[in-house]
Amino acid sequence: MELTLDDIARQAGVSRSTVSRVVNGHPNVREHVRQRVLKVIENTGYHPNAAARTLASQRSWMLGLVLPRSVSSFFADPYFPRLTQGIAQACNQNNYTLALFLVGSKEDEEKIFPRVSRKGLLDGILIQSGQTGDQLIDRLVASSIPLVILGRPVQECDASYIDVDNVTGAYNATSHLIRQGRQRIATITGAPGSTVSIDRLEGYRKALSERGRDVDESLIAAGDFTEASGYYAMQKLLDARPDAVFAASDIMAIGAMRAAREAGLKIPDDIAFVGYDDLPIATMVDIPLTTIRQPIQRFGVMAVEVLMDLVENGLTPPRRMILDTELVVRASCGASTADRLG
Amino acid sequence: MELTLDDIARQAGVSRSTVSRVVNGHPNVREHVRQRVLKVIENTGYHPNAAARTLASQRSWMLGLVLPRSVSSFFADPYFPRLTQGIAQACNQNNYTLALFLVGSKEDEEKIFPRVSRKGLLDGILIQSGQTGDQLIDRLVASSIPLVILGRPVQECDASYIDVDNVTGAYNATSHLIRQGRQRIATITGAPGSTVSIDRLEGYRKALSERGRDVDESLIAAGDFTEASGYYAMQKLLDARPDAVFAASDIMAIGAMRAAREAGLKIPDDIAFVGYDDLPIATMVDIPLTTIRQPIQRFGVMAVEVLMDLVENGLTPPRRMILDTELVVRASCGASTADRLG
DNA sequence: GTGAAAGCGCTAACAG
DNA sequence: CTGTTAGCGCTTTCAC
Repeated sequence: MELTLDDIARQAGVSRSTVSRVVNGHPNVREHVRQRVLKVIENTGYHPNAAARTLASQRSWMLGLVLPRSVSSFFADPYFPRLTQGIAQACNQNNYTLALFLVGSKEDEEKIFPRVSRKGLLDGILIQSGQTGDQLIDRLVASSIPLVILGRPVQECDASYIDVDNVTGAYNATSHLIRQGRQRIATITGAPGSTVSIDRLEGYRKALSERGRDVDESLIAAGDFTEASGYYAMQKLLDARPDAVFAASDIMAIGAMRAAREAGLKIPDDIAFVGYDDLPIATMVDIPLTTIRQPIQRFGVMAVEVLMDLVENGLTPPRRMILDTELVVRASCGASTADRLG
Repeated sequence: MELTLDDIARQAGVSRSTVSRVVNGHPNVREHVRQRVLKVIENTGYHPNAAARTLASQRSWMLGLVLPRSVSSFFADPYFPRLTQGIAQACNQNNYTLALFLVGSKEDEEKIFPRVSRKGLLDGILIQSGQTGDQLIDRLVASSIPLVILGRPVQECDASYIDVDNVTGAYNATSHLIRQGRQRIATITGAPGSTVSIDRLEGYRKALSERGRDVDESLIAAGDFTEASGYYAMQKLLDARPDAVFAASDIMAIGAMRAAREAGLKIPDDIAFVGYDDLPIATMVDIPLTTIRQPIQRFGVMAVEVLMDLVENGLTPPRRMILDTELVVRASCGASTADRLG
């Protein structure tokens, strides 16, 4: 059978408590006793039982990452894998284990809720902000488990969240196109109902308005963050004859460029493009993509840190954190890098 | 504080055992008693404590997915996100929770090992087969926890694993190019040292040999499954003047096509391409990619099922499972779909 | 410093 | 069918 604390205690000739102290790095153990115990532990390859430890200490050292149904097309956009990676890394660093919950359907949601809200499994939860109508997030907020929402939640609430400054990012992207002298700047939005989309559209509108330009609604097309949606949105926009497009994600920008190319347009001469994310793929396409860089991995790391703070120091006040973005100029918008300062 | 079994028992006027039976769906509870208990549970929103349950039953209902260092460039290739998704889905379906371990560095490996091998956390482990030199996998095989290796392990061992038939897949890809009348068929391999790469290269060689063709070593270039590596490998291959390329992954094929295009080659007239994976991106590029479809999601699902079998029925004999692939003909190899039958 | 003892909340024989 | 009784393996007072 498996080794227990008692086995180690017996072999080291001390009590169970002492072994526990050694294992958990408590002070108040004489050095030579500590050494003796450590030796036995090493020789035997003992590892404390996780469940027993969790039960006794009421801490599981496990965090949950929940990705709701609405983002479950999900791994279509490399954004989420990268985010997941950042989170996983941060968990590791801090000795937490990461549990991954991909909600694929309504039934999944029902199955997952008790699991994540159940005591004794998770110390805290990271949940991706979704679209209007995502129940899960509200239910989780209602239960009093430490929770950090990834992205501004749709429902205004007093939960903690972390976000990037999407309005400013989109504002900068659009302003850049204006500075390039583009006259008919279109935009392809993300999935309607998500705060990311809403905020990026707002930034787009704001940039135009501030320069005294009317916003032409025929230059706004809805996508859903997939490549295909960018492609189709672009096809629709073609009638409105845009000379520039701000797409709310790199992947959509790439789809849109594909459609533009097929329509015989030259990039960036006939039409310029700016994306959002700065994923690796942005540099790998034929015409490298100008884009808004957001610190995806860092976002994950910060999220974990905020959550750890919540776990360790209580839920109030809710924490808020907004990260900045950065305009990265490449060939797709027809600007040389020097223009970036302009 | 949190509700316990005793609270429910008291409120329902029964013993703790009865509540436990109801919660776990055991028979031997009179129907009206069951109803009464269920009502109390619903009213109170009671959820059993996971740690306590695990401790008492020696089952955590949690599986671990370990992705070793060597595949940790990892989320660069959409293969892994899709695999993860399949696994997560299957876990959900079967009421398991999935813990994700991304090993980013040697230190990560040290931190992760005790966590995954510790009793009471995981019922079983899925671990991606890596390259020669991955210690983790050997250490895990040595510990006696239920384990399924994803992909044929580098070290021959008596562990259970699941794989796709890479030799046959690559053989079919190459044979197809031969049938198209291509004379100088090159290949871009995956990361050397991984069994996937080895097997796909073997399939390539086998197809050529069987047709009595010599294998020209200057037509073999090494990649590492990234887009960039496909691009550079293609640049090196250019000197050898290939008229076809079999790339060991779609992503590398896309990188290779980019390099070919930049070199002024026409696809598929001057040079044909076949990839491997059939990721969504294969259809989204300008010239849709002929490729070997492997059932990635299904692979994940099967892996979970094999692991569950191991968890429930013991480790011996080791389970083995090999999945088939399918040639998908698109424009990049210059064949019409009809040729597929040829 | 160290050990004894009392749980953490649940499952699973075993009686009845 | 239902309740009683032992634990599961660890943490954590509280004495000594």
